[in-house]
Amino acid sequence: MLSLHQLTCFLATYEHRSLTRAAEELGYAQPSVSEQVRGLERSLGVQLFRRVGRGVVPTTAADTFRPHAERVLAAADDAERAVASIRSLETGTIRFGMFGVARLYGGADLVADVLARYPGVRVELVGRHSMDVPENLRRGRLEAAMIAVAALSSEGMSITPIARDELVYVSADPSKLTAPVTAKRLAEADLVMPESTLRDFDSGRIVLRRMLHEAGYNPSTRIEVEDVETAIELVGRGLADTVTNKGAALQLLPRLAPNAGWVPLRPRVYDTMAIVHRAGATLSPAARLMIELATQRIQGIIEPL
Amino acid sequence: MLSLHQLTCFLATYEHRSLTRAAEELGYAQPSVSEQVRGLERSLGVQLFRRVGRGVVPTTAADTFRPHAERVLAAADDAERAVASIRSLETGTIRFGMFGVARLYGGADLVADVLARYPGVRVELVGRHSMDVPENLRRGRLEAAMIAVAALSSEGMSITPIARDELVYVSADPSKLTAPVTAKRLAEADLVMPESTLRDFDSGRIVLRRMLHEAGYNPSTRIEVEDVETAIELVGRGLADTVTNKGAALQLLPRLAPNAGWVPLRPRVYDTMAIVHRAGATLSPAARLMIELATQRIQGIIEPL
DNA sequence: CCCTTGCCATAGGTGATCCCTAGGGATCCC
DNA sequence: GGGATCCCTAGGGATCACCTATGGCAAGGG
Repeated sequence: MLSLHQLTCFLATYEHRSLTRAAEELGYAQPSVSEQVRGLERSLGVQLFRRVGRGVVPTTAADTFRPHAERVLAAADDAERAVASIRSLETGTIRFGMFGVARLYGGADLVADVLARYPGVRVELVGRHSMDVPENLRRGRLEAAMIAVAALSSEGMSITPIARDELVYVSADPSKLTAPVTAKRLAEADLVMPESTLRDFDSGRIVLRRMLHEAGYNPSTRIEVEDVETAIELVGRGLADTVTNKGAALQLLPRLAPNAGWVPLRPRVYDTMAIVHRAGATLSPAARLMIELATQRIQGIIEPL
Repeated sequence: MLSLHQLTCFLATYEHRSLTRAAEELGYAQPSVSEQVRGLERSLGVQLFRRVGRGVVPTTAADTFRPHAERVLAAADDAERAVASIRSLETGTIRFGMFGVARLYGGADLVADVLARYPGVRVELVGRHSMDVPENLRRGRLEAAMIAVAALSSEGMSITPIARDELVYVSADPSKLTAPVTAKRLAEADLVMPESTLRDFDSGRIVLRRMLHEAGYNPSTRIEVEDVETAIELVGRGLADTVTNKGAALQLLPRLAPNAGWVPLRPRVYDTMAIVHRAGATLSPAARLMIELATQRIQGIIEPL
């Protein structure tokens, strides 16, 4: 079996026309280099040097082999350098999950933050257009993600809360926005709610359901839609009201439902934004970077914990 | 230290998304592949796979690393193939020494012979335009050579005679060609002789001197020139006579001295053509090929031994 | 011509590495 | 929950890489 070490020894020997000087250059004893070269000759089935009195003389086989050997070592060097530049975040791809409302907080600005600090990297925000962040997390295809969680524990997952996001009542009807909304009024309202694919993780509805239950009501939604934006748009058209994260409301209302407004719930209800990754995993520098930047952004928008 | 073995294991694992299947493909036990991959990760300082329950998942670092790893292995493969094709004489350079008059017998035709049998090889006939074949042989820069030798033993050299070449007297004066030339007449003649740089090996003059000494004469040459061709040309112009190998005379006279002819010496004197290489060396296939073909050619021209 | 010097090969020993088998823990599917 | 799958760890044997010490051979200088 060919080895890079053999090639290194071969090239040093070829250049110096001497095993002794090659060994000096490489920092080995002379017999070690001799052994490597002999092993290479054996595995190639060709004599590379004629041992002649003082010094060694490359054969034509060695002449032919040398450029190939150099190419192999150059390629190996390249490979190592490529990885080194990943390690120092000079290049490579950073993939990070942002699911549910979290994705509203980590848009183009977050990507821009990363690119500003590390111009060479590619960034993928998984979850922006795909619904399977938790699945990817669980299966290990994604290293870490930021999501809104209801329960602060989930099997095999390490969940680090970083901010809380109040849930608010959103309506296009100003008369409904005069006072905080109680559980009673909430239960009576016509609501449009986004349906999140993964119940275990997305928390808005779980938290809300708990609040209603505690007050003796059952949640009833009139409309189910895929994502928050659609819900907000429907509110803007006056077709229903909704409950959503305050951060999302602040961000989406001006754009999607300028005529709508919001009031807090009574009692106040909070959603928790958290960093989630597999328990026990040590995170890569890339993941740590994304977590740090995403956390900064989120905590700038909503209430830090 | 990076190793090709690690890269092989990495790629198999990457493709199968499984250490077990990679091990199967490579014919190892699973822990062995696992160890190689772990070693690679350690030496690169980067995690390449996330171990997640069943199976392993490549990280983005692995995605980046993979094409580089493939290039390294491809280059290594190339290198091995290049050598294999040398070994089977499909390609590579064959370098062979032909010194003194021997070079007259191994010209374009010999090269053509080799190229016909092995279209991919390069051929170098050292000595055609350089005078240091014996030096190169002694220093090991040349593996083998065909030369005309006087003594059949030389320190550290293995000398295999393959043919004998009669020395003949060459003149443009027909009156001198009526009978074999004796030592007496030789000693009286105006001779032009090629001066070979290496006396130990080139034999024509040594043999000749011995013949004269035995008859009680001293050799005296009127003109010394560098090579045989020049000597023959001078004979053609009638400026002197010469003594040279019969093979050389047959080959050169029609071209360089059409008006000249030759007669044998009396007693007859022979030069010996031989294959020379370092004693105790095992010859490469390329060298053996050259020896075989050169021998065939020579024995077709002059008298085999 | 011998003697020194330079260089490669061999010998023998030590620690690391390669690769195995056996068994434990996690996950997935039924 | 139980079986199957797949990874990891542990531990042991063979091999390999590297060392120092030494011998042989060629080159070069008194």
